[in-house]
Amino acid sequence: MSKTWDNDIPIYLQLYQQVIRRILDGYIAEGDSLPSVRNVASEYQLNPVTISKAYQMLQDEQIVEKQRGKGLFVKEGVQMLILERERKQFLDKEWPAVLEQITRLQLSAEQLLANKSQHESPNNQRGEQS
Amino acid sequence: MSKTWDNDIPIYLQLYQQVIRRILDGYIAEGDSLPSVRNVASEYQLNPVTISKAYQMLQDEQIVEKQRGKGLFVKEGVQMLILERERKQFLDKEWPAVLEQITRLQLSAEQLLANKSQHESPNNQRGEQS
DNA sequence: CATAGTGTACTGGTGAGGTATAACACCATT
DNA sequence: AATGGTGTTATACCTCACCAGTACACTATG
Repeated sequence: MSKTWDNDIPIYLQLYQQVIRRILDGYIAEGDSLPSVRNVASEYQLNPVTISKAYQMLQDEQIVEKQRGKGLFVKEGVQMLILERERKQFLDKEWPAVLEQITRLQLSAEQLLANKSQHESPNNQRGEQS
Repeated sequence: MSKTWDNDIPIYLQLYQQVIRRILDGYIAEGDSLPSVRNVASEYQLNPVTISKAYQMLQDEQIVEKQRGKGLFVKEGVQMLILERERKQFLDKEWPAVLEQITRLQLSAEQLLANKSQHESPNNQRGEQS
């Protein structure tokens, strides 16, 4: 998917964000394992250490836990925690900046919502009931 | 006035963006001169070259032109050009990403845009004082 | 000419990000 | 025990963006 990288952002950060997004969107469920460092490395032509750096962040944040010799697994109850955290981050930091830019550019709400193309992502990819 | 810098973005880019914003907001009018590299450098405790790098971008983009020995001057008709350019950039790149994040976080764009009452910025702030 | 004001070219240091390689500790499977 | 799968650590190295310090070319004004 993200075969192409944004040169302005470190790869290990993009990997981290990608996992976060996939958990939020339900593509990776709680209890699932993450693809192994070496798999990702060979798939994207990267150094294993780069992936490990991203995975280390996920462990530091208690999103994922290591089972020795088996791999990394998404912890239970994490999807909601991430959702709350990302919401706070977004509302406190990103949205105010966006709003400032919107008023600076004199854009209207109608204009912005007009062609709101729907990439409705599946928040429950596994038919389980929330 | 000590300005605080975002450590994640190069200073010269922040300077560049600041000039852009000030032109858009009307704090710098067309025909005005930019503060000299050394002035900005001493005000913000930076190296003149850093400011020069930002100013170089503005010249490359035809926003500003150099008059030898005098300084840099904002070109005529530039405010509207920048407005159009920034609008296009925002609508094509930034807003779709924001929208995607909003739906991912299960927030309502309509609701977010509804309470955008408090951030009106002055779009023509020339030096009229009483 | 002298002086002070413009912007900027050159050189070099520092540190982040990424690569390359190897080795380690642990577990599962055979 | 042997093998091969996890993630991790350590070391060294490379590249490049960022930025500082100096020096230069130019112009305006005495």
